[in-house]
Amino acid sequence: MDPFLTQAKKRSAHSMNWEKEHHWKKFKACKEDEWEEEESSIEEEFSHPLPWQKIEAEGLDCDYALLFSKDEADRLFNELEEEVEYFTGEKAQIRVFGKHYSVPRKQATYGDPGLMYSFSGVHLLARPWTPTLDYIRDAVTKATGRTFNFVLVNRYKDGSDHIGEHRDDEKELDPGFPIASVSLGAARDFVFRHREARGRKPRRHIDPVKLELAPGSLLLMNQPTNTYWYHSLPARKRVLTPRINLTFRCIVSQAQQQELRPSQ
DNA sequence: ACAGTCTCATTTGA
DNA sequence: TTCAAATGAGACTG
Repeated sequence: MDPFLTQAKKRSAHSMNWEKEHHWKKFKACKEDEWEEEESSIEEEFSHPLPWQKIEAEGLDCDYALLFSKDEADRLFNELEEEVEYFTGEKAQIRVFGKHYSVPRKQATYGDPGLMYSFSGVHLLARPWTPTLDYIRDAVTKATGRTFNFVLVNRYKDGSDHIGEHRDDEKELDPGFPIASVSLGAARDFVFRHREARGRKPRRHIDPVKLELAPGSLLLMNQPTNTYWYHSLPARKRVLTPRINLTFRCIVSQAQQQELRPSQ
């Protein structure tokens, strides 16, 4: 019998195991003694400030909180399963190192009319907001004070679906905005790696930052996180159920990009 | 031994 | 000019 599983919370048990196994410093998304209190306060309303947890490292600045109760996260997940239409065919393909691949997940984009988001040779036009996506966007606005105009939906059908290391450093992203990541469905591990700690001969040794993204959680990636840190959602074969991730962004038009560009 | 995980190489075109 | 939202190979590990 795994001694960790006798703990009250399986989730924190998993955290401790993982840290022990890999000898890596791992951020604990929820401290055991704070967990019960958080869950019950979230249950009511987010009219009062959320219990944010700061995640910090050199050049990394994130905030993590539980935005939705377990029940509401469940409800929202089911609604999105009905509402969201994912891309198929060539819109579900990207180009990496000159080769085409189908993405190992499903993707959709929603937002204000006309907004477009591009990466790795794929160009995705925003569909109009659905009721549930608009509701979640509203909850994110109340929690952050920012109104996002676009969301990228990633659906991971099970632990074999994943996303590789990358940065969200596209030109069209407003640098003044954080990226707000909402998780629903299965909990999944999430990993940050510093750009100077990658490759054959890393210039520096910087520990990765790992966390588990719980259903109903909100992760804010603030500047300059996406300049220095790559992130990924690695495959986890033991995960058998789907996860939906919503990354809210602020996209600026071509004209606005001109304005933001340092003039000479 | 084996299955899951991790790290590195890839080398074209945006 | 830089460097990659992908996979696959080889190493590690419990």
